[in-house]
Amino acid sequence: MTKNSKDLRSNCPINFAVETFGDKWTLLVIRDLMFKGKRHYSDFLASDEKISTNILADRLQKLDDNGVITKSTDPDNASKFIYSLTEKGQALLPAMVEMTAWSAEYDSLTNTPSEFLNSYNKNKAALIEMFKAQLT
Amino acid sequence: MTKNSKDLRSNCPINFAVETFGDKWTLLVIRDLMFKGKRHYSDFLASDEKISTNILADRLQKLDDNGVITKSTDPDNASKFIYSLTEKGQALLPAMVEMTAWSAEYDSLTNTPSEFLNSYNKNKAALIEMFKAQLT
DNA sequence: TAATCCACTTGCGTTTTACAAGTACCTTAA
DNA sequence: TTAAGGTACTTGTAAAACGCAAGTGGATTA
Repeated sequence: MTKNSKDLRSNCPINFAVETFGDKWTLLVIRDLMFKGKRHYSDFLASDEKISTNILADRLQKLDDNGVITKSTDPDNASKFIYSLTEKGQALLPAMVEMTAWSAEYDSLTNTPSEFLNSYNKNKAALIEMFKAQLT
Repeated sequence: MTKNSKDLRSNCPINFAVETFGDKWTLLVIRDLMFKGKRHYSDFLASDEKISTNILADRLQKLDDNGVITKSTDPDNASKFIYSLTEKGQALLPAMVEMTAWSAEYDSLTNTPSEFLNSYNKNKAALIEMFKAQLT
């Protein structure tokens, strides 16, 4: 049961986005999948922001429920699961790129690579295509 | 004291974005300022999602603290305040447009105007410029 | 076959949120 | 001039979400 079938506070698209990833942790999980190649539960736990294990379990479940990620068993190790972005999750890439560019501009301490900003300013569409290619 | 000077969980740009607007309400206030022309406290209270007055007061204060909005007295009515997006707040427009496009694609109930999607698919940069022109 | 790894689950104290009510300042009408 | 109403909050309180630590159960490795 995905969110668009019930319980949304409104039918505004920004509200749909907020209800999907409007909290302190969900976008960080998506970031890890999208830009850092993380795939396993323990990888997400190890990120700099130190997410709690119960919160991580909850967010992975909700992202799965909402069709943003999928969970499958790791063929190399039956006791591990692999989390991946669905097409719906991958489609958040342009929004993630824009958020990154915004933060890079307004947070002086951000660690955004300079190549990112160069590429963003020179050819935004090409930058997005480059990241997209890495996801598939 | 803006957020980039203290207390951030990491220096990741996505984390900076999350710490600025990663909750259930902040993006809705930004949306109201950016796309709905809302300017007064009571306008935000009246939005479909029914924000609580204490939460609204808190979010407006935090957005002001973080330099995303400014608060000024209404020249037409000394008992009213006008809230506006700063340049930093206006710079969230591309990210907001991408989130809107994402929701419009993946939430079948979203009420995104069809002209938005047409324009987004035809010429994204022109769409953003159009909204930008409305903000100034 | 015991120890370790992995992905959680559970308990519990703290923080945040939602809802209702109240307050202080300003404006408008009598 | 004074009372009524508008505006932007603040306060109180119960419920929900969160953060941290510890525990669990199945699969893997030594």
